[in-house]
Amino acid sequence: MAEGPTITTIAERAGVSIASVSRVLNGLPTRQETVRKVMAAAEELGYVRNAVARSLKSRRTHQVAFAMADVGNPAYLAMLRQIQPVLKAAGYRIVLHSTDAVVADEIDVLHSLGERYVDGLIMSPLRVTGRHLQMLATARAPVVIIGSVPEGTPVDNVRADSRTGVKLAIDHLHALGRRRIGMVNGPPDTVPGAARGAAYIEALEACGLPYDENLVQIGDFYRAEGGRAVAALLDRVPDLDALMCANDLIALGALDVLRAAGRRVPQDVAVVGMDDTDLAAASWPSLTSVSLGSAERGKAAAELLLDRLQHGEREPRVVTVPPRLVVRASTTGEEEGGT
Amino acid sequence: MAEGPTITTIAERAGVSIASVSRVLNGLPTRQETVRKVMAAAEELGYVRNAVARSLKSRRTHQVAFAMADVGNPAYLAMLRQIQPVLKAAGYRIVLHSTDAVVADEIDVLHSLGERYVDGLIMSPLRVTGRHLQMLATARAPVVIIGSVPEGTPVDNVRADSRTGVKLAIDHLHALGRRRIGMVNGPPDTVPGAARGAAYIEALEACGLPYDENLVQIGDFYRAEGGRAVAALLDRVPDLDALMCANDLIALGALDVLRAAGRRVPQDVAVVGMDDTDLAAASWPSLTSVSLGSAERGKAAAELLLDRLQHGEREPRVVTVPPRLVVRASTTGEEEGGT
DNA sequence: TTGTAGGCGTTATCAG
DNA sequence: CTGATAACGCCTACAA
Repeated sequence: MAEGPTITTIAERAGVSIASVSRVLNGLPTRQETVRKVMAAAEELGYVRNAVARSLKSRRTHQVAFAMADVGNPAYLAMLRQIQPVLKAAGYRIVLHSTDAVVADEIDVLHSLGERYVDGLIMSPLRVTGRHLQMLATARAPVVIIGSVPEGTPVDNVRADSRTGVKLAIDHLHALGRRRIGMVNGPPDTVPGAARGAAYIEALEACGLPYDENLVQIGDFYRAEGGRAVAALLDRVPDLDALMCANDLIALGALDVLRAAGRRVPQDVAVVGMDDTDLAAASWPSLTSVSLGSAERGKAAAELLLDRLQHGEREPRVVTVPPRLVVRASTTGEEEGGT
Repeated sequence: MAEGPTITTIAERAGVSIASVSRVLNGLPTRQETVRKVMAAAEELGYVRNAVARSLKSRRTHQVAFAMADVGNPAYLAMLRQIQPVLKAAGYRIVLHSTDAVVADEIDVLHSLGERYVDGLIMSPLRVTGRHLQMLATARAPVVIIGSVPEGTPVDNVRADSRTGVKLAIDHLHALGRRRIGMVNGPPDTVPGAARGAAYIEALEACGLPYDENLVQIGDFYRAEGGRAVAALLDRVPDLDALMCANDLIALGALDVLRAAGRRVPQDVAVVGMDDTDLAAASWPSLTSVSLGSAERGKAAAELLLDRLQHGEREPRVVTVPPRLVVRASTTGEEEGGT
């Protein structure tokens, strides 16, 4: 933990000016002799360049922030897993923010861009409020939003297509002969909550199934809350034969509660989750789940941000990642073996 | 994305000196009138203080790095989940590094402390090599290691007690009447690999069970590798009746392979994992697992680092977190219902 | 090719 | 109480 050497220290040691040291360190044309002396001094002193000073001068931090709603949700992790290598390869560090989907915290993160400790931000908000849009419009660094923002918002935008995703799931359940399909959703004031709720109604109608509002239960995007919501739903509609869950955590809660209630999955009640997280493959029974392409969305977001960082101003872009239904035992009863 | 205002901008606008602006912004005693003018100007301009310049001056970045081996392993996530709020509450941001347990990458991270972009580091290396120790001895910022380092290494150290943990598991299996207990371990040149391998032998002897090296199979700490290792082990020792797996991912791989091989869990083969991750509770059958206190270790690490950052030099500390056996269906056959 | 000097935005010292 | 002014460590004209 010794005092770190600076270019001044090196300059003294090598008997040259700090300008020469800087030049050598940055590979600018310099006399061989000088290069040798500087390198030798730097080596002996164990010099490492100071990133902070460099940032102040260059106005670039080589850091990018990623703001996730919930560190406990594997869907965000899947994004992070893809974001990480893309940014790292381009020489960026990742600063992690966990907002717990609290709007004030998200606004804080947006506001803190003004502190200029990062060159850009990838954010995945659950709600997009007026304040969000206002902050986004005046953000002091490029932002990529994973989730949907209104047209005209001056940020790059990576979207999932949960509408089609829900339709894939409902069609699948319908094809399996299910007719009383319940929906366990997260808060309707969240972007995914609203989209998935609307998509459910739409998909039912497309199948020719009647929409019964008793079949819809609002909870939250966590396992315990999901379980509670399912319990309430079962209570009200004992004869339902399938559950569309707005994410995998809710679906796990559903499995908990159904098991406790003695309902067999999928014989009595088929269950579908969303996000196709690692948990879906590990659960019992394994969970049919709609992949919304978390990994792909993370990768796309990182690439959009990099492009923006490297090429500066341009029109905002929108990338939409298509969903995919991953069928497992919770709807078909067939556990896959092997790896 | 307008040019950001600086204290100079504010000073001009308010008609005072930059020194006064700085004072007001830092809450130092100032005349009311001046305060008012400065605040008004700052408000109008949407001023946000520049973190980089502030860091250069104060030699504090208010950032802490967390270097995890594997973003895909929920055990590290559990740590992160605890580290995050502790550091955030103290005003620190988290910079995330994923090293994939590659020694060179970990050394890089240690080396990069010299760049002074963080005030400290929490690292959880799988291996601790000579180079690690060498870098730790000369690290340019406080480091907390999650994992075991030799006595005398000048860093704070949070340890799991996998020796006791393995013993808990073996005792449990022995008490259930299992006598041919296999071990699926990660690489023996890793700290946990070595510790758990030795603990297995020790625990067997403590139970009065003979040690048979055929019962030990080396793989790696991932699901697919774990599965392959189990397959090899089953091939060689068809009559084993229990598996001690060195982490939960390996155990999941074991479940995959056992299912494919038509062995019932736990009737034919009981399975125990380690780390007690979310996956253990979600898997089928749910997984008995030894909790090594990932969450507690993360919390302890964050607190040690904070203490060090706030109080400066002091003797290195060692915190050891006790293990806990979490019994589930993969050894007893009884699925818990409910949440 | 090399050195001197100014500035990136803040904080802090020291006279007024 | 306030205003110059000097750092913090680095980069980069500009001049020698």
